[in-house]
Amino acid sequence: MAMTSVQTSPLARKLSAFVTMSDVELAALEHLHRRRRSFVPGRDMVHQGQSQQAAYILLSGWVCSYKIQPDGTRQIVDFQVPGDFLGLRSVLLRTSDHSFEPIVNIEAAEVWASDLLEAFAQTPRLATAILWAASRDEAMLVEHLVGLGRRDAEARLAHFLLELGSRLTLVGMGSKEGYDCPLTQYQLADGLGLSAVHVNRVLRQLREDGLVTVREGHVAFHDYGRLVELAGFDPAYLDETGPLLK
Amino acid sequence: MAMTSVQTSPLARKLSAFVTMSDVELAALEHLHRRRRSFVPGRDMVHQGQSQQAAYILLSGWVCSYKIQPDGTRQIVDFQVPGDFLGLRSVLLRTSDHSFEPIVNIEAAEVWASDLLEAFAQTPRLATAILWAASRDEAMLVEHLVGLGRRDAEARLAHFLLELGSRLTLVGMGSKEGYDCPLTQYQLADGLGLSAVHVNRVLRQLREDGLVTVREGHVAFHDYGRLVELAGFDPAYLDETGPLLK
DNA sequence: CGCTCGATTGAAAACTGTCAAGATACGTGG
DNA sequence: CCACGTATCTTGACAGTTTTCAATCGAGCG
Repeated sequence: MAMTSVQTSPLARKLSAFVTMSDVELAALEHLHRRRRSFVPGRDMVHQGQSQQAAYILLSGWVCSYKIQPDGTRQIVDFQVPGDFLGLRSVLLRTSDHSFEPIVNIEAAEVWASDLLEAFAQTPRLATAILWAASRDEAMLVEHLVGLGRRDAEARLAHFLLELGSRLTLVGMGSKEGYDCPLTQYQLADGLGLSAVHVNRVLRQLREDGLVTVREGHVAFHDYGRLVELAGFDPAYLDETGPLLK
Repeated sequence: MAMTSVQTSPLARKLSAFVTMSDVELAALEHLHRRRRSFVPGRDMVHQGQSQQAAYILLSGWVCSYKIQPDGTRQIVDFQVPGDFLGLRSVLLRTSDHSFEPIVNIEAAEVWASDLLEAFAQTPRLATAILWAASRDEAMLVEHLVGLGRRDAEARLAHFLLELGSRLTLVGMGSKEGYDCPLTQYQLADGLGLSAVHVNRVLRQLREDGLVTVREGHVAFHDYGRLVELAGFDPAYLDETGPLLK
């Protein structure tokens, strides 16, 4: 995945889908990408409770953020895909309450608090765009919470697969046909508040109903409309119009 | 940490517990309280999807924020108690994805985007303090999500009652003995992702185990320590040290 | 008084988790 | 090249949790 011109970072692509970005703002955004880092699965990028020095912009690969409970069970709070920020809030406010773990090999841009403050001072519209993206992330968090509280396993899984599809489509990595997805059923289970065994059963159900197939790292939608209906998927929370940039 | 000159609002009290607030900052904060409003239960303050013109600082009474699903079920995302902000993000970013409904008669201060921007410009430390409080709110949201995903009904209810107690204690409305709480079992159910019937059963269980009694608008802790253990309640996410105020 | 709302309880049904056992794929060491 | 171990996926049977349905009870209110 070569990064040749200014417009190609996933984050730039995502932000451009919602707010108009001038060349100056795009250049400032690319400048934030200057410190490249690699991480491998199996070791946390940021550990729970550890106060964080840097945020990251995910360029390629998948990450999950999670919390471990006293009894050892794990709840994945969110998955990050290319174009997503990691630890944005914590780097600005010096708080951290969960861990980040790479799911596959990842490439990321390290961003320091001083980088952000500088970029925000020089290009306020970029600041607004990034904060707006953070607000959208929180809307997804709320939707995730609603799913855990009020959707049964089938609708929850369907909703999750649809939302992930929308997010990936925004950065050119998915469509209404499907997308590549490296998540194991154990990781799905930890994200959806289910057991891995039940995730497997529900996936089979969805497949046998001709709705969606999840297999060998690929999600294939077979009947997008019917899946949307089953999930009660209303993408309004993803489609918010951008902030008023004065 | 006593406040002498300036009238103390619940929000001032809460912020003062975490960051040092000068008289100037306290005065600016109180100035944000100048537009008093009242609301009554039964009608939303802000309706789902409606773009919002104002935020509110809750002065007295309880509010819940919730989302209604296509199938009609409701998930309460959070409860607000005195000293909490309502719609802070939406007023700054013109987005809104859920509804706010008063649970009892409430008093609130209406805050316009221009008020906030003005206050932030004049007293940056106040801005940081408020944004830090918002970050703490999001940590609670995450903890709520973890509870829905990975705690059974008993631990979930116990955790909820404990967290609420901590929040109320911060504004002088609760202690380790208990607190007044106007929530019905139906509202608890919608917040905890349970049925009202099951909430009732679990409350009985907790009461018969000598842990906590919830009755007639009052929560009484009988064995705080054992309840903490049952809930797996680790208040670290509430006790974050304040932001570094440079 | 009749009405609604909230709390309460019982019984049955539905959903989801746990346990156990295979199956498949992959990488590593022999 | 094969044997083996590990990780993931898969399935069945059973247990446990939670929901749903139904009914009762008490308090507040027009």
